[in-house]
Amino acid sequence: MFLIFTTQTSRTMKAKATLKQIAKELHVSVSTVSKALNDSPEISEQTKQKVQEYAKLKNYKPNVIGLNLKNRKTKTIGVIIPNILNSFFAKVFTGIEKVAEARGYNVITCISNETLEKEAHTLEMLSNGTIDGFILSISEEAQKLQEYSHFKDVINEGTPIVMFDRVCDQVACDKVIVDDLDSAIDATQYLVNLGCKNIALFSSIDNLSVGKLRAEGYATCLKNNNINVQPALTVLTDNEADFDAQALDVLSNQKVDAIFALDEHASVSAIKLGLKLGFTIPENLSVIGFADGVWSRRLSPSLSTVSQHGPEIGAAAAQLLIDRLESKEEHLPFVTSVVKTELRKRESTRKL
Amino acid sequence: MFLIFTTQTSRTMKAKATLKQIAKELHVSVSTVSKALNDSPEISEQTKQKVQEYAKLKNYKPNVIGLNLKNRKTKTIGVIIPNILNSFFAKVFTGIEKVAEARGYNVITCISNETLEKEAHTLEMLSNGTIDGFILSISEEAQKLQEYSHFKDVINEGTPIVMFDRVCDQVACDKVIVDDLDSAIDATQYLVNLGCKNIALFSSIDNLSVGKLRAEGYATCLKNNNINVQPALTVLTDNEADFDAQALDVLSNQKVDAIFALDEHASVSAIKLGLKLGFTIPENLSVIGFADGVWSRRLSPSLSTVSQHGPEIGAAAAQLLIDRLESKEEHLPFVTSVVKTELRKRESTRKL
DNA sequence: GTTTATTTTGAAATCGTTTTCGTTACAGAT
DNA sequence: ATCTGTAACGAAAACGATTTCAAAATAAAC
Repeated sequence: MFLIFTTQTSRTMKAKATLKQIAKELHVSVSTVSKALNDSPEISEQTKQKVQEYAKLKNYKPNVIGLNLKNRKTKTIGVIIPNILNSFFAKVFTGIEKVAEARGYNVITCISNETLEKEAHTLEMLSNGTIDGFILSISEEAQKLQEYSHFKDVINEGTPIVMFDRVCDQVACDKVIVDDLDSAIDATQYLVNLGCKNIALFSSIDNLSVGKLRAEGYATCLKNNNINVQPALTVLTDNEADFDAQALDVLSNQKVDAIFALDEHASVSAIKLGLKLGFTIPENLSVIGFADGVWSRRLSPSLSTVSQHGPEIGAAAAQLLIDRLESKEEHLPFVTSVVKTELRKRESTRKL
Repeated sequence: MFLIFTTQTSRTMKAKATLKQIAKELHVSVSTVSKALNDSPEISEQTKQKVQEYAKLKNYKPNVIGLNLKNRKTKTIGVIIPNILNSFFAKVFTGIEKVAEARGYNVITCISNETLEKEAHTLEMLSNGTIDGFILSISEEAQKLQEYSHFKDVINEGTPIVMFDRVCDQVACDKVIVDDLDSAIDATQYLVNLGCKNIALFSSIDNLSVGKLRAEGYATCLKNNNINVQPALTVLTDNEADFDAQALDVLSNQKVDAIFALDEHASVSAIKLGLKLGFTIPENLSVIGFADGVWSRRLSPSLSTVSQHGPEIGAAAAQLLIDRLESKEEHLPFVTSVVKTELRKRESTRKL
């Protein structure tokens, strides 16, 4: 699959400077060096200068592991993401990384691949001093099995967790969520206001908490408007293959004038199938989808979306975690932060 | 922007078990506990059992920081990515993460945001014991300024680096690249073989090493076929705004029967502009683009791409780095690994 | 019952840092 | 010359683990 060719060799390995070495060279004690470098007042200006200059010369950088051991913390956050190829999670990640960087924290990232095993394994591997706390979104498998004990264990050991997007009531911790229910209600209402009478519901994530909430919002809105929920117009699956078949069926055989899609795949399929089956968008078919990422703009017609502000979610989660980590207060109450969504009107919906 | 409401409180903070604590409880020495837990033969079966059971009861997990300090390594890789929202990098990351996980390494991820400052800062922050080695792709700014000394410094301190995709000759280290030149030649040749005579070149990444290589491949191929490179058909910019204007100009005013696009943005624009200007794809306009990510399949028509095998690149980089980290050999020669691309023929090109 | 092997256990060093608490030296006061 | 106070520095403990080597306990041999 790939060929390898070698080039020049090397490896200098200049022994890294430590307090001990500097101390020996300068004929002072380790403590003096440490204090001098930390600008302690109990060291004379003379020796401070001498030590600091020598340290700079030798490019001394305090070994973080020694520090970590002493401080019993690492200024590192563990992030567990179900799938980094999902642009929503990638966006959230940028928010986490930005805040972490700004507040002097590193980010260890793991991908759970939507599996419970990898998720639990990661929690286990990192909750032994490697990281100070977690930010995560629950894997599909854990949500399906309703298996949350691994989270509780970690929290009981004293490692705080902040959950985002896919959260669960069973675990007491800080959370950052989108108001999925209200967002779905608002989006559906927008379609109703456009005059749509037969609004289809497309979901390929009916296994996820967020998927269920969005579907609930759809139903609630229709009820608010005295419209009956037509089962024949709803596609609720937990995988893309089933979804494609059912969606094709609904669009071919039912009278539909709008589609509310609950995830990326459903959104794209809605537009592609709609066009293929001869609908003109948005004139006789309006589409709104939950989506993130540049491609909703790149679709033709571009997709009107419920945008979830991924970076803000990540930033809020990181702030929440770091605030807790740095708080003196042991028993800080748990907080659930709600980040508002925004309805981005593009070409797949008519103007009101 | 978001509202916060509080819920129940908690924090148990069960003191974490250490060797010392276990030793005291069991009236043995710390060394005995350590050996017992590591199944050393110099400990009697009796005490082993006793210690191991008690450790399990107390849910003892060895503190990694203590271990790190002793071993002078962390089994952690630092990854610096210019932009995680770029799906190519996201794919590479999955490859890195997978191999790292399999070989027992953690991954600290930072986003350089294409800036030299963040890149250098990250190298500086992590090369003090936090990580054992780096995997990175050079930021746009560093490539533009040809500023590579921060890499050399880190390597001289003894921290190995593996570069991928955007590499530079000036730094001696392991590298994983795509054969950009050959891939571009092959892709262009495919268009020539289709009978295309006026092949446009679209690039919005002419500031990057990989962009230049691809453009070179285009020119080389045309020369091989005794076709003149027409400057009027080439759009070479380093930003998307300039690109859009020039691309529109070329497609409006020149005779074009094919487009070879060197990056995601150029690829999408090629198709959108082509359709808008009345071309039919692929009948009288063929498009091939360097691209990754699901959306090339989702475009209509779907885009024929030069696919770069992101996960394989990441996996190769991680293998290279970990092999070096775990090698006894100090002066391992540097390796450049080339991952082959693949021409994925979809709807934007005619059949041969 | 003493010596010699053999099995078990423990004390101490080590990794790199910070920090507390002494110790030394020297100034000024008496 | 003695005392006191302060400035400057150093020894040692601590963080949590592993590991070497010595010591203790037990078993075997004579």
